[in-house]
Amino acid sequence: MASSTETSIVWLRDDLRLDDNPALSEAAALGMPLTVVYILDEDSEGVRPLGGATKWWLHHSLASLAGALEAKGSSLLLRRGPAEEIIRELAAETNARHLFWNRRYGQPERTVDAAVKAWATESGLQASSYQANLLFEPWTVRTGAGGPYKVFTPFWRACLAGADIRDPLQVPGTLPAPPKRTGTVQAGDTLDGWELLPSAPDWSGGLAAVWDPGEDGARRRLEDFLDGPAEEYGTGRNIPGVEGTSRLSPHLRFGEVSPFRVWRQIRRRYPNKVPADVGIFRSELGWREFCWHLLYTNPDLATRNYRPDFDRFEWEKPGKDELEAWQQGRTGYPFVDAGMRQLWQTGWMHNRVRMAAASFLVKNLLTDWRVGETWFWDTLVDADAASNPANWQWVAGSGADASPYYRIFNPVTQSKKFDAAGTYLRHFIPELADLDGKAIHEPWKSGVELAEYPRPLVDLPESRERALEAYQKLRDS
DNA sequence: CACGTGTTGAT
DNA sequence: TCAACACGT
Repeated sequence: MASSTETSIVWLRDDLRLDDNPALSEAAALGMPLTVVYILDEDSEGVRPLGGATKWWLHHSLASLAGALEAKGSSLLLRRGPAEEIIRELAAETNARHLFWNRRYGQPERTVDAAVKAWATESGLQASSYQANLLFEPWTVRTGAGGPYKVFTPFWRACLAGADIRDPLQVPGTLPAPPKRTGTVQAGDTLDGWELLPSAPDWSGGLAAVWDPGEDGARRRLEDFLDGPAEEYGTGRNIPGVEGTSRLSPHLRFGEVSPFRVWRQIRRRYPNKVPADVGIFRSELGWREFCWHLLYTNPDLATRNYRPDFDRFEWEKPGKDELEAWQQGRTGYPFVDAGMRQLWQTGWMHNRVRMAAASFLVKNLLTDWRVGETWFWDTLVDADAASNPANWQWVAGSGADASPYYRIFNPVTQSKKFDAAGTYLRHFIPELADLDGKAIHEPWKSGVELAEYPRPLVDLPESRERALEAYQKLRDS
């Protein structure tokens, strides 16, 4: 027998925040006893399981969210399993009449949400969904011909031309308490019981040293960035040895900060004219939107070439040693290796270095981009279902608005150009600490015998030629 | 956002 | 003589 009091449910997913959370605000305004639930769904068809680094992040983000909800008189219920089934059970337990969530844009998730909505409608529950995590929902941005965009610049221009970006909502003052625990209302899981944190070994020390998952950490990052490097973003973002980027990516990935909030904070600071460098940062938000636009129209973006002609591309099967050298940062090219070690240690890699490290795997080692995408999915704290595959395909040349095939990043040139003094290299490759600013980019030329640092895995001009031939062959066929 | 080649123009 | 730039792949 269910409790007779009518209640409502907010189902949180990739929107782990109280600020600018339309589903939560609407539910709070209703005033009914409110269950706030997060479901760890590893069972619904097609939902991509989290990687190791995102599991670590999720644990801490949920802990932070639970604390914030409790401070407002609410709490966070944790459940695990196929989401549709869990919601149905929970609705029955709590005698729920209303169901709220913020929309998702991946195909498997949308299928789940549609099924829940259909069931709710049949069962006399009111299900309401909201736009919260993208400034422009994918189906609202269309070319003149009515199709999806394939190139970023016109996509973003079209977005901004019709820009109607709402103001973010405030954090609700108080939240309704959850329904009283009666015989019908089951307890939730414990966060520790989900075992999202690594143990044996616990490799998360480097992540904890750099990151502060949760809404407070996200807000601080945003303010620090806007107070600090934002106005020099155009140049600063290219220098991996300094903090020139926002580092908001994992916070946006988990919805700890809303893109509407980011947009609003920029407008507040620059009510008249947004400086060019801040505009560049804003266009990076645009790339996030574009990636979701691409995933929405190409649900299998992570497994299939966006450009089908690439299905004929002849990738090399990577040798175990080669692949491990790349993964562990032992290719012999310091710029690539520093990046791969930064990724392993901190769960994040500077974007400039991501491009170089990805290009090295795909072009110099001729490895299928999916191999790299999978590695990043497991190791990045910002691993995003849209951005990760879209950007790997961009590097490989198989994607939308892709890097031209003849653009093969030269890790030595990149290194000399963007880390001239070797600050970044020295930080992540202690073996090279004694080499001077010039020698550090090409340690094999230094004449110093480095017992701890490998010689180059492949010759750059030779592997470059090999890649150009493979790409040329695809063009000709 | 690569690189080779060719052109230009400052020194 | 050579850095800066334009151009094509």
